[in-house]
Amino acid sequence: MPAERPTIADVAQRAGVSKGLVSFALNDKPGVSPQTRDRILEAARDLGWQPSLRARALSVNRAFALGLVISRDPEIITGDPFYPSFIAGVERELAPAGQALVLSVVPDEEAELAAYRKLVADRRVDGVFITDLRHDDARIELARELNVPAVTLGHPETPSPFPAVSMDDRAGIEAAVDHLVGLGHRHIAHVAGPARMLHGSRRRRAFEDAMARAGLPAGLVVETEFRAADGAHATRDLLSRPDGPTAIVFANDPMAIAGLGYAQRSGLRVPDQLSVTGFDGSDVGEHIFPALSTVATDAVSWGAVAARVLLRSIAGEEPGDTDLPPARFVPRESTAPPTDPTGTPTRTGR
Amino acid sequence: MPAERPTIADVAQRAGVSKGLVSFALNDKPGVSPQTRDRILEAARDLGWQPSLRARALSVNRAFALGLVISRDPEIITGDPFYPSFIAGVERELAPAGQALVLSVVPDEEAELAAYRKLVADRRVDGVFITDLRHDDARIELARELNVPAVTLGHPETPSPFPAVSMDDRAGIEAAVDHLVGLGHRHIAHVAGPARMLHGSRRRRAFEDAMARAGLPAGLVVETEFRAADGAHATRDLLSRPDGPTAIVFANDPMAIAGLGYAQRSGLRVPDQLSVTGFDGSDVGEHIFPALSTVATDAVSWGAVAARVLLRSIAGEEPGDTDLPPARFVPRESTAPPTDPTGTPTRTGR
DNA sequence: CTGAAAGCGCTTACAG
DNA sequence: CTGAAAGCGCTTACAG
Repeated sequence: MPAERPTIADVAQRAGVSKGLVSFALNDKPGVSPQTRDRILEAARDLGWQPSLRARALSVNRAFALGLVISRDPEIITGDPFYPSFIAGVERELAPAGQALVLSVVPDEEAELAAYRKLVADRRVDGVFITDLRHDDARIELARELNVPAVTLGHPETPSPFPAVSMDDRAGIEAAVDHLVGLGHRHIAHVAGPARMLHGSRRRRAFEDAMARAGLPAGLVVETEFRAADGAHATRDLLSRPDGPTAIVFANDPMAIAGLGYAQRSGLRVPDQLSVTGFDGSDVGEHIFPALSTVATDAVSWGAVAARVLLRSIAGEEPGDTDLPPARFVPRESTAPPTDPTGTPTRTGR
Repeated sequence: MPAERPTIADVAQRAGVSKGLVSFALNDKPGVSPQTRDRILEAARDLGWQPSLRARALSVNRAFALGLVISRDPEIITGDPFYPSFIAGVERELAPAGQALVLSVVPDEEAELAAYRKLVADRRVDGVFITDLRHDDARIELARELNVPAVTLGHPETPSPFPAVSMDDRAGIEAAVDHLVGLGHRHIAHVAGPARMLHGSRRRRAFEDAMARAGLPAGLVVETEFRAADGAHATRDLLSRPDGPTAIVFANDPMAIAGLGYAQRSGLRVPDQLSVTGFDGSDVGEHIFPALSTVATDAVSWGAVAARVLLRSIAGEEPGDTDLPPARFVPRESTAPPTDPTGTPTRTGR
């Protein structure tokens, strides 16, 4: 247990004023003459006084902290580059503002709701981030009911009283499809995230739309849970079909990397015999061979902006929605024209 | 701002007792008759009373939270599988104990010390994790000076008053080397982490010791900053030497994956012409081709045990040091006998 | 410009 | 077994 620390009373005594005045001086409130103000600040410095956030929190009914609850299969959290970057962005805003981040990691959606409840019941946070939006997301209603400020990453489907900070991921998927079509691919598959997740289904729809615009059928879609292993399995399934694809657009990088690995293991040359694209722009995708063509999202900015918006809405402003620059397609080495220029896959070694 | 909530006074009034008694009943303290206890609990339930953690924190001088500060180059945090798993393990202990995790992510060591100071000055946490130990780690002294309970991951070099939770990583490195030697490799290199980091230099020493035991020279060592890109660069440097290796032991998975990618990009066949091992057992390493042979660490358990130890030392116990089961080498596909059985590298395509 | 006092919502000796 | 009161360390009307 940390040693005795001076309190506001000690400072007041040393400066020869009341506790109230110390508080006013500290918080730059009007009504303190410059001289007394200096005297108070000096006394505080001499004593090494650190105002107690605890006492302050009780008085002003604020936690000075924001809550993030991450609901992820422990298996998937490891490979996913999004949260570490997102959190780095959040912290970049919070630290200078004297706010802290309280993080809750839970295994499933049930525990997730409980975690939000607990966080606000304990008044551990003044606001919460709502990430990985789902269809009919119960967290919107819950946050409203708990009367806690929130910010959503992306627009929920259901009406939401909370500001949304969005990053268009459709454009990136469309660019990936266009790129592949431009290379001559006609059999392009999509390995999607779970349909219950908004970004899972939205990326899928973006894929389908882009295919339709190119006049191509978009029937080759496999739905997954976003796990790396799912990427390998989906690739196996797709490649075993008679109408197998010459290119696969994956909904995230870990699956794309695993799919690419599966293809190589089966004896296919990537990108010559199979082109592959990912989503998220993970660092490791840049370094595998062939380097993964992907859709880069700026998760750091997303975190920073979301934090700023949440802070503002806690402060009573009504920030409104924010649209971040859309995710961009980054072609690297894992995409190339199909071997057979007609677009028919040429497979060997299987 | 959340709505009006009942306080202990409301519960006391409804139950017809004093506030003090409500507190006693709530905290299972002796001196409350079963009947009144039930009456109080019922009143609390009727009112939907949630005791204010804030008020409680001020009274008992506790934060009911633990602090983790992660100091990582934003560039590296993304690919590293350790922290997400570690945090998942920590949360597994904290949630049932009613504790929260406050997370601070900082870019460098200077900001790191400031983050610890701030966390305890604000009394945001009752104890802190000290991860990624360095030589002469200033955090040990700082934590002692701040008088805050702490737990270190691994044993610091300098005398430390804090319990250590360690996982032997030497055995895994040694097993990797032994495996490679058994396959017939004689030119084995090591791509190490930064020497200032304890696990960086310890893994390096483990490598050197294992090589010495095998009667092999251990001169091929490149020091890096643990970034994926470093793995590629180190591999390039190593492969360009006249005495280039037939196998490389990397100090983490992201570097190993990047090194593997670099080798492939240069036209080398892995594992035939170059064997590669990683460290950390990341999910993605399992799915690339060839699947990465690696040293698996159980970061989840590490987090859980460290949290438990920290909680105990906050409670005034003196937990003592804990040794977790050592990291195990997991052979997969990225290691094989060298092409030329004499152990001399046979390189083509460069 | 400044002081004295009440209040935030708990816990915890101290009395009975 | 129970009550009344002080205390944790701040903030904030309310008076002067």
